[in-house]
Amino acid sequence: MNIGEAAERSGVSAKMIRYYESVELLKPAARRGNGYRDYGEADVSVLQFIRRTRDLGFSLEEVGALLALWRDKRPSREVKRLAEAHIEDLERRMKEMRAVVRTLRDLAQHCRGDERSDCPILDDLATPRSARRKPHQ
Amino acid sequence: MNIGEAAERSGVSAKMIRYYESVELLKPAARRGNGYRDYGEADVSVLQFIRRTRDLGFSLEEVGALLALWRDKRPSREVKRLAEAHIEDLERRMKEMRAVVRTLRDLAQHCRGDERSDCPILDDLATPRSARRKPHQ
DNA sequence: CCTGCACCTTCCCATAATGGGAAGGTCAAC
DNA sequence: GTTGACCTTCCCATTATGGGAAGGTGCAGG
Repeated sequence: MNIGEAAERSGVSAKMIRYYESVELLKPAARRGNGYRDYGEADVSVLQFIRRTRDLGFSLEEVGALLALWRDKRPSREVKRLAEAHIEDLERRMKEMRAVVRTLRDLAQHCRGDERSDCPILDDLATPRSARRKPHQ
Repeated sequence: MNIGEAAERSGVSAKMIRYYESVELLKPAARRGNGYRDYGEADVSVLQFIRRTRDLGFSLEEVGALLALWRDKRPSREVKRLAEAHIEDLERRMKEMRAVVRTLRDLAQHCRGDERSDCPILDDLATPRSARRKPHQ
């Protein structure tokens, strides 16, 4: 099948399929007489694999590693370790985001949100509250 | 003061200070006889403002908007709205990440994580469980 | 047979924010 | 006067993706 159909069936854009090939995440596709790339069912599976791991937030480098594990039938320990490392990474980032949300809520709480211009959010941003002493000297 | 000191005092690298100037987030710095940029206390405050808003995850474009609100003494309503929109954005992203974590945990649970190569994670990635019917035909 | 349209090819450019590094000017201390 | 720590500008790389140009291909309808 042509790249367009492979793209539609896998959910990976044709542009990205070519890109993945160029960075050697995929082996060079078979070519037909006219130079068009030619894909089969197995290729669509690989593309779906890539799409799904990308959706789960793995970087292309990590996707490459997972793909290698898949192809080489390596011990499942490695796969599980990668998945768990990724979970930990996500949890660490969520923790940071929660802290940011707390800070923003805190700042927003002290801002009237009306027509007047005095909003402590902005002054706090230039000089964090914790670092300020005797604001009016 | 030179750019190096302004960088150290604000926590924004010299490289980034020049970049912010180049994209017009900052007004062109004053120059001394030798061509060196020259900064004062007010500039350091602005840089700290930028650093802090960046730390809170605002894009440079949003930082520019907040900076304009700060400088122009605009109604605090606008500031509060920006902060709240950002909170909602963070919460939406955290929700997505939580869903991904759930999926990964689910996948990892069915993987023995030992020396053997059969790990359903990888097969699920190529053909999501929900889309699979009668695996062995 | 020609035309149009949809598809394919490669190549270049842009994005967001940051860092690395080269080539060259400046300043201060010794 | 040399050394070393600054500063300047300019170019390049990163990550993953899309946009678009210029040109070839394939098929359907007139």
